[in-house]
Amino acid sequence: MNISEAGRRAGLPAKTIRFYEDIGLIQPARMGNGYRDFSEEDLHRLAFLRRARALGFSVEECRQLLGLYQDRTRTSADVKRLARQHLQRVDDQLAELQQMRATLAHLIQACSGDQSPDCPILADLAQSAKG
Amino acid sequence: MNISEAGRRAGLPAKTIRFYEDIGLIQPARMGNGYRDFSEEDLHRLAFLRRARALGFSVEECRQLLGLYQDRTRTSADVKRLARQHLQRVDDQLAELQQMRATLAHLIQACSGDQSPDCPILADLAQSAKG
DNA sequence: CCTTGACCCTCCATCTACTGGAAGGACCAT
DNA sequence: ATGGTCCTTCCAGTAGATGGAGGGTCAAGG
Repeated sequence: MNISEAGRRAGLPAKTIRFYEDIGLIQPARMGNGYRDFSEEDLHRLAFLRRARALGFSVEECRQLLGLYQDRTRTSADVKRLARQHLQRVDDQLAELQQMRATLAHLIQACSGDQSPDCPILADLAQSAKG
Repeated sequence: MNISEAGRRAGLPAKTIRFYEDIGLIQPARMGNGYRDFSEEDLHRLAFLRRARALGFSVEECRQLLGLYQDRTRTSADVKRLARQHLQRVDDQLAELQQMRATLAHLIQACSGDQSPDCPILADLAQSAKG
């Protein structure tokens, strides 16, 4: 199977698949003419990668997850630990974004948004320069 | 004032301040020996930048915000529009992260985390490869 | 006068996870 | 033979810094 078909079936752009090969996440075979030749196994890994990335795992975590997936001696504890670490990071990001959102929403609400130059948003940004 | 003092007062690393100069966000004067010489105005801008960045505005948006701040003919509507755009992006990111979080938490909760190799997290990641 | 240490400078490389594009080969239909 | 659509590799660029090499500057101490 060539790269565009593999991309279509795995839900990934061809560019991304080549990149994943570059960094060693997959090793598709090659046809006589040098074209990549994707097996069902390759497709499986690609779809696994797509889904793990969609859950926000980093590429290195995806590499570990693929390793665990392939490793018959893994324990679910190993996987759970990785997932918990990631969840913690997601929660940290959420907390930061929510804090940003609250401040932004507050400032926007306070801003009249009219033709006057007076703006509490700019005032707030500048204020910290003084405080 | 030299760069480390400016950094201390503005709450930014010296590296970041040099970077901001590189991309034209500030133009500190130079002393005879080539050292940067920061004015109160420079400090003001740096602190403004730090705070705008902390609210998640991109560097280009920060450039626009600084421009508006300096522009006496601005309207608060201009600023509010920028802030609203940014809030929308923050909300989009929040929605995505919350979706990730829900899925992750669900999978983690379903995983026994023991010595067995059976793991619903890996199963879920692999499943999409089949579905 | 010399050295030591703490600054400062510029320039280049690195990070994440791709994405875009150039230059050229392969293949199929007309 | 020619056009169009695939494929290949390699290089550059994105955002926003951050780390480090290699070297200049300056004040204090001996």
